[in-house]
Amino acid sequence: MLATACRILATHQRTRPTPLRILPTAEEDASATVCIRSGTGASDGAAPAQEDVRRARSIETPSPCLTADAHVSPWSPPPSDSTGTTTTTRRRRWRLVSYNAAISRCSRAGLYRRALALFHEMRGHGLRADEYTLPPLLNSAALLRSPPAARALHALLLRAGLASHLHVANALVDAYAKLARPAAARAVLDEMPRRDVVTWTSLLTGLARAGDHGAAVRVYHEMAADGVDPDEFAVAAVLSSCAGSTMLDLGRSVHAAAARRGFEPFLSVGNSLVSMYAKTGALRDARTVFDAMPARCTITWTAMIVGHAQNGRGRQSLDIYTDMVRSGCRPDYVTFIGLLFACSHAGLVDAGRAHFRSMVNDYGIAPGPDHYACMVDLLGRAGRLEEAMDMLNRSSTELDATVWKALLGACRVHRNVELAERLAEMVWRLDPTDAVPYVMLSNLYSRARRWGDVARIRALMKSRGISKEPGCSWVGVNGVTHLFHVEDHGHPRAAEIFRKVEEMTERIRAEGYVPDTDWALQDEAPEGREKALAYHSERLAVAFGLLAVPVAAPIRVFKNLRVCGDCHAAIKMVAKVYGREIILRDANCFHHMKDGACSCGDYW
DNA sequence: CTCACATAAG
Repeated sequence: MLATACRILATHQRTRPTPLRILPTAEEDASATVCIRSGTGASDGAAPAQEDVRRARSIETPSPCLTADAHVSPWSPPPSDSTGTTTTTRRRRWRLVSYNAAISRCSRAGLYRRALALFHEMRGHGLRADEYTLPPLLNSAALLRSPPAARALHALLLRAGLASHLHVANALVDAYAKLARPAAARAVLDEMPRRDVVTWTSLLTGLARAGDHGAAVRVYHEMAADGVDPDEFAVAAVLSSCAGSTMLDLGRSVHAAAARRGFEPFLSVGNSLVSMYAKTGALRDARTVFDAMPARCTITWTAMIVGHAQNGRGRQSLDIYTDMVRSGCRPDYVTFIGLLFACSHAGLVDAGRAHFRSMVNDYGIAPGPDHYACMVDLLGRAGRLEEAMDMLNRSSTELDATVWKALLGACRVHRNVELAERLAEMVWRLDPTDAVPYVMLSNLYSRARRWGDVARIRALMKSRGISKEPGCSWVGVNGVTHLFHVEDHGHPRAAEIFRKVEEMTERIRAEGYVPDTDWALQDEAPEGREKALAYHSERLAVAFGLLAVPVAAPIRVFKNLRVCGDCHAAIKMVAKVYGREIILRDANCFHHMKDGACSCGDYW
């Protein structure tokens, strides 16, 4: 504990941040004030917290219970002893509890600045934080996205000797996890004398948030080794990471264990199961779980809508949405992202426009950049670039890079180089380190055979120190993940795999496959380009799948980037020639390939 | 009066 303590204190000493003075925003003050029931005057020094307690409380539970249970509430005057006098220490105790309650209410109501300001005020009255004060404060600091505030509270709790309280330490782990500082969360956890399921779950979600789903899954196993049993929270969290790391087999085993422990009826567990199965391409299992759920919520329905859309079942997504509304469940902001995404992937332009309007008119949801990005994607794919631009021009929402990137994607379909160049400039201005515009531009130039421009973009990327995520594909066999890069000879069975790729190429050529060298990005001679295509990572993974996956089972291949068009055509044909079902999930959606056809309808 | 979960395109 000491090492971390010294470091934190030293940092705090050196930088002397004053983050605890973060004041409530005007809106927070307004929303708090609106809720005050009567025109009681400002609280005096004797009962400083009462007004804030009342505010915070009334925010969450607007009216009647406030007066109804006032006589039993902890902020009523402290009970007097037999002689009718109240000791100073008892009064201080009541004021501390009142402040704690107020801080907790504010934190829960989303008034994070207010919570921190109350703490500041409380200290002004000579009251010290205890083990009840700190967790909601840490939570507020984390949700305000303020690492300095979190570090200051960390320093404070060390000085106050509160670090050994399990709840306080858990809140600290969670705060670092929420702030996407998994290493700091881990350091705190490692120094704790004992950990419970909350500690581990906090770290696990922190890793998941940072995108390290493999590490999250390892933490789940570590928890078991530490002698801590998972509960429904931990199960829901780890299932999400199983989905994130495409570990379907592990997801199934967690499902089985959760069922044995009786966690299946929990809404969050059902929701994460539906999502996990859908995201790993096992739609049938997602449906089975969904049908068996005792209750469903917006998240459940949204997971189903998105899952079907990702698996190329956009029309079914719309049917599910109809059922959702019919069941009385209200769609939210995220539901509409999924719904518009479904329309976009199924090419349902009219339905997409209608749902966009319905979102605003029927549900009063203001469209965000996310919705605009989906609409741009939808209109762009359908060749309505002009309409997409019109829509953006008319919008009053502040648009961000996601929208410009969606438009860039539309340019990819329509090969509109000039517009793409302008958009790339806009994205660069917002985030110079984003590799997406470079890759998009390079692909566009490449398809236009403008090799000079391709080289220029590559040089630009290099000079700016930006690297594109290398493409890779993997396939799971008997619980082991086999990973491949382009022209990768690193696998123990590489020779066999490359022979299989050559066999694949020969057999599909016999069926009429012609390589589409436009997809090759290097400005090489045609033969070289063809060769590079033939050994893309997805083809190596498929070849290995043909060798290692039992004939009756589908071959499930995952790719971190979007599948290349030539590989898409080739693998479709491989599925037909070899009589196999191949499920290829790329960065964008699933491709269920069978009998020479793909669930995406060649539209992705 | 305190801590952990599930849905999101590119």
